[in-house]
Amino acid sequence: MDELDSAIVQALQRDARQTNRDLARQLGIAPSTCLERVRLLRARGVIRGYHAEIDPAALNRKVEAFVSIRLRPLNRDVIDRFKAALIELPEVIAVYVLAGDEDLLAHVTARDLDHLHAFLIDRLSRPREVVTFRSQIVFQSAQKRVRERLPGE
Amino acid sequence: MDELDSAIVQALQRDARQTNRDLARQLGIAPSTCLERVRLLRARGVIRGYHAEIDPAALNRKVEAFVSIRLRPLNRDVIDRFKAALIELPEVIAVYVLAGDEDLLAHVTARDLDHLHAFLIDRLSRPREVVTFRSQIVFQSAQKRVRERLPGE
DNA sequence: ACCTGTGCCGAACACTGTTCGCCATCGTCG
DNA sequence: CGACGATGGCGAACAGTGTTCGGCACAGGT
Repeated sequence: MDELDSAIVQALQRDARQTNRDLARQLGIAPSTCLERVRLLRARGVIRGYHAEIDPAALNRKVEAFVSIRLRPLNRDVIDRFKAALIELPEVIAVYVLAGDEDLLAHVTARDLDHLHAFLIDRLSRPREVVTFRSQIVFQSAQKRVRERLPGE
Repeated sequence: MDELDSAIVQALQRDARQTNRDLARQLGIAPSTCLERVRLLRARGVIRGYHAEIDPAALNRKVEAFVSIRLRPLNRDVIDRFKAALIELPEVIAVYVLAGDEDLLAHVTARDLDHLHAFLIDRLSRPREVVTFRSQIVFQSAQKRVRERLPGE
């Protein structure tokens, strides 16, 4: 994982569909070299995949929220089961198991407020393991597409 | 945005680097047709870009956390400025402006716990606008790479 | 000085992206 | 009801691309 690898990783985070030749040109190396590097990065698991980023509105998702959930009893089985069940729901785009007063955090997108409300009532009010949940609507957001490498030592 | 477009969008979320011909074959249409569809989806802004997914460990990020922040005075200027400042920091991968008791939610990744601690103290304890912040370490996470289209009406 | 391994390069070839003209389909309007 | 324009899909063709492979330079070890 030298400087060249980092540069490749950064470039592919910005645009995963650029041609191997463009990538090579931009880094000042031969296409064959570049290809081999990229293949190794994939094989090593550094590059996990390539994904298209889609406008949420085009997927009919205009409302975004974070839902903090408190589970009881808090054992491994309940956590794993509930996490797996949540991530399967179409409205849920991410689930985090946390340290702190709340146990789970679900990142949710819904069609509108009514849909979000229905989701909360149907999916979180019913299960007995959920003792409390708290929803925070997202007004604005800013995401980073390309993450640099943090200085190691 | 018909069924075919949805299928294209889904396939490209799964793997953004598959060849246009494979994509076309998989959908049962001609490569030229497929290409035109994809171009229109990009032009319409449905497809926003293609990004490589990178293993956080390879970027030296072993600790992940959500930090809830309370700002005062809570006016547009303070929010915009602070949000913009946060997203510029290398440790911050996303910032959300929320409705609820907390105003901002920052998604953070750090090298280790010490690094996270330093980040919190240096970046959040100092500014006067921050009246409170609360950190929640992430133990586990599950993300969805491909989001389906929610039924519209 | 001599290996040996590693990583990069450039040529070669099959395959791909991309363009373009043609055709079928469908809705519109005379 | 028929003519017609618009729309969208198709397949052939060509430039450009991914991918392989043999060779080469350089470094470290013996």
